[in-house]
Amino acid sequence: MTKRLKLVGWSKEHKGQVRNQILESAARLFMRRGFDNVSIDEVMQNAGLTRGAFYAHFKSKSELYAEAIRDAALKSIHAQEKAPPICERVENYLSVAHRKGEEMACPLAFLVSDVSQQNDTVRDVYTKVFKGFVTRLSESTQENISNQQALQSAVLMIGGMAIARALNDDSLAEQLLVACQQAIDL
Amino acid sequence: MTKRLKLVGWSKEHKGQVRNQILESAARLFMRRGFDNVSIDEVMQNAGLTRGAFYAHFKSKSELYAEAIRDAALKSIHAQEKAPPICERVENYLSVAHRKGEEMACPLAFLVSDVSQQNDTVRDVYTKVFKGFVTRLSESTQENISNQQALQSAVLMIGGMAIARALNDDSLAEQLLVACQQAIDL
DNA sequence: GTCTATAATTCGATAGAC
DNA sequence: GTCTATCGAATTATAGAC
Repeated sequence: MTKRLKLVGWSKEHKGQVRNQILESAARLFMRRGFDNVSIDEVMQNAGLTRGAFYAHFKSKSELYAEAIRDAALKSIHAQEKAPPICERVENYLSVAHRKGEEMACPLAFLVSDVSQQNDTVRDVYTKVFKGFVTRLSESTQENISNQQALQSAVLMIGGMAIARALNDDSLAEQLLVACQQAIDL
Repeated sequence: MTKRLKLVGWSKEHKGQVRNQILESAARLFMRRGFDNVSIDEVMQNAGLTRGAFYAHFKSKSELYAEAIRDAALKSIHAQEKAPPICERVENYLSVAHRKGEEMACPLAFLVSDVSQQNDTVRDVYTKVFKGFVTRLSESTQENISNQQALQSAVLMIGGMAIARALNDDSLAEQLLVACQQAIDL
C-alpha cells in the first residue's frame, strides 16, 4: 500500500509519516496503560494499520517503547517552549489537566516505575530524557541555580505528578500538586 | 494438606500462616516486576504451593495485589519504627540499599505508575497508605510542621526513590537521593 | 485446602502472498 | 511495505479428585 512515485520520491517521506503515526499511537497508549497492557495490535490499529506491518518499522515491542518515550519527550519539550516564563512552565506541568493526561503527557512522570522494570536500552533513554529535563530546568532560570536545586525541582515536578496520578482522591491530588508548586523556588 | 487437629484448632492458624506466605511472596515479586510481569503461578511456587490453591485465599490477582500493597506498607512501617529519629528514617528511606530493593521496599515508590493503571480498589489502598505516610511524617517532628510541608517531604522521598530506580546511571541516582535528603528539613 | 488438568484467551513474532 | 494466517508460548480462572 506504499505510495511509490519514482519521479518524486514520495516513498521515503511516506515511511517517515507512518513511523510517526505509530510512535504517536504508541506514546498515547503506553502513557495511559504502561508497557504490558498495550498490544502491538492495538498500536497498529490506532495508526490505521495491521499487526504484520509493524516489524517493517521496529524490530520489537521494546524498541517501540523506547522510541515512543524519546518521541513523547521531544514533543513535550516542544510544547513547553511556548511558555517562556519558567514559573508558568511549572504550573502547566503540575496542572490538573496534565494529571488527567488527555493532552500533553510527560513520560518521565507517567512511566516511572514502568521504566524501572524494563531493559537497559529503555532505561538509557529515560535517563537521557531526565538529564535533559534537569539541564533545561537550570538553564531556564536567571540566577544560575545549582545542579542540586535543579534535581530537587525535577523530583517535585516529576515525582509529584506521578504520585498525584496514583491517588484515587482528586482533592488530595490537587492539594499535592499545589504543595509541589509552592516548594519550587526558581 | 491442611493440618487439622480438631482438639487444638490448628487449622485456622495454619491458614493465616499460608496467607501470610502468599502475601510476602507476592509483595516481593510485585515490587520487583509490577503487576503484569508476575504470574499467580510464580507467587504460589515461591510460597511453596501450586496455582490451584490460590483461589482458596484470594478471589482474583487484583485483590492479591491490593492486599500485598497494604501488607508491605504495614511491614515497612513496622521496620521504620525501629529508628526513632526522623532524620535517620529519611536517610534509610533515601538509601542506595532501598533503591536496590533487596530488603525492605516501599510500595508507594516502587509501584507508583503501576498503581495508576489499576482499578479503584487498588488505588484506594495506595491512597490510604499514602495518607498514613504523610500523617506519620508530620507527627514525627517536634515542631508541628504544616500539612503542606509534610506533603512536600513525602514527594521528595517517594518521588525521589521512584525516579532513582528508573535511572540507569548509579552515580546520577545517588546524587539525586542526596539532593532529596538535603531538601527535606524536618 | 491443596492438588492436577484444562478451558479459554491473549499476545509477540514469523512466513509468505501481493 | 502491508496484508492475512498461524505458530508457540504464557496466563487467568475453573472443575473435580483427594
